[in-house]
Amino acid sequence: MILNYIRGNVLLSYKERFKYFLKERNLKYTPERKEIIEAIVKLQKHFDAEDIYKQLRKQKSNVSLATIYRTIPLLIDSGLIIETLHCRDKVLYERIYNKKHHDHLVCINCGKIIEFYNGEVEKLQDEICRKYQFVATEHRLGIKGYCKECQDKLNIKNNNSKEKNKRDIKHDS
Amino acid sequence: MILNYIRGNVLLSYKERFKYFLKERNLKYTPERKEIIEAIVKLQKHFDAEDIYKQLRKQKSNVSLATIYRTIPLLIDSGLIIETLHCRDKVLYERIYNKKHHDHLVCINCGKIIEFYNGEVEKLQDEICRKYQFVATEHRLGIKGYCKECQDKLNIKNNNSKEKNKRDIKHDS
DNA sequence: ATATTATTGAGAATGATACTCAATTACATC
DNA sequence: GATGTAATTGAGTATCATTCTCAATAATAT
Repeated sequence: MILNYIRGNVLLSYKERFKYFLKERNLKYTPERKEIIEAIVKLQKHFDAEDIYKQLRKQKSNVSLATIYRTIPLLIDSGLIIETLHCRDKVLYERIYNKKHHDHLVCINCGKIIEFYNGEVEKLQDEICRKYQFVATEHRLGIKGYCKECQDKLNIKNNNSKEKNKRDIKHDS
Repeated sequence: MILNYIRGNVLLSYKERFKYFLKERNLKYTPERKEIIEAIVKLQKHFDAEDIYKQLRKQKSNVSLATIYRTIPLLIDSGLIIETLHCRDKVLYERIYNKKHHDHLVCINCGKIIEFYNGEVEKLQDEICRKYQFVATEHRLGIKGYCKECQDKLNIKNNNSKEKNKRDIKHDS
C-alpha cells in the first residue's frame, strides 16, 4: 500500500492527494468533499463521523451526515485515514497520510489512549507473514489495561518488573 | 487476570467456572445461564450473539436474545470469552478459558481468519508496558491483508522475502 | 452548451444492542 | 420446606450509528 504521493520533490497535501485519488477513479471533487478534507486535517488524533460533522459546522459548512458517511470509505481507500479503535460501539478513525505508523495502549478505566511506536512489531509482522504466506496491508496492536493514574486510583499492583507467577496448567489446542 | 481456576488438581469446567463466578458476585445460576454456557462450548471459533441464539434453538432452548446480550458481559468478566474482531459491524467473540492466547491474520478479500501464536508478541507487550508504566490485561494483534489463495486469485505479488523498497520521506510527528 | 454520470440532502430504513417493566424465580435464612 | 428479597426473565420498545432511497443538482468531458 503506497501511502505517500509525491509530485516533483514535494509531498502532496491531503487535499491534493484526495483530488488525485478522485480523478484516478473518475469521481468528482465537490465542494462538500473539499470541506470534509479541510475538517479532517483540523481534528484531533482520534475522531468519529460525528466529530467530522461538528467540525464542519464550526467551519460554517452544511455538509450532511449522509455525505460524511459516504466520504469516509473514500478517505480510507485513498490512504488518508484508517479505522483505528472501536470505542463503545463507535468507530474511531485517525489520519495516517504522512504519519508514522503507531500502535495503542488503551486504559479500560479512564479511556485514555497512549500511542507508541515499536519497530519490533513491524519485524514480527514480516516474520509471521512469511510463515503464513500472507501479504499484510496493515496491522493493529492494541494493548488494553490500566494506565499509571488509574493503577494508583484503583490500587492495582504493577508487577512489570517482577517475575510473573504463572500457573503450570496445560492449555487446549 | 487469572484465567484458570482449579479445585484440588482439576481445572474447573466452563460451567463450574461460571457458577463459581456468579456465586462470587451474588448472582444466580439460572437455567438460562446454564443453557447459554452449554451453547457457548459447542460453537465454532468465532461467534456473535446471533450464533449463540441459533445454537440455543438447536438445543431446544428458548432463551431470549435479550438474555444473551445480558449474559455476554458476564461471560467476559468471568474470563470465559473475549471480544475478538469487529467484522462488518458485528462483534465477534471467542472462548479463551483454558486456551492459549493467539492473534489473528484476517484476509480482507475472503474474510478468512488464520490464528497464530507468537511468543515474541507477549515479550513485546511486557517491554512496552514497562516503558509506559502500563498494566496490561489483554492485547490483540490483528494483521489484515491477503491470504495465499486470494493473492493468487487477485494476482497480488508476495514480496515477503524481498527487501522492501521504502521511500525516503520524512513523516510528521 | 450539452450530455452523462456522479453527488447531494432529507428522510426513511436497517440492524445490532440496550432499556423498561411486570411477572417469575433462585437462594439464603428461618 | 416455607418465606422474603433481590436478581432475572421475556417481550416489546427504544436507541443510535450507519446505510439506503430518490428526486433534484452539479461536475466534468466533449
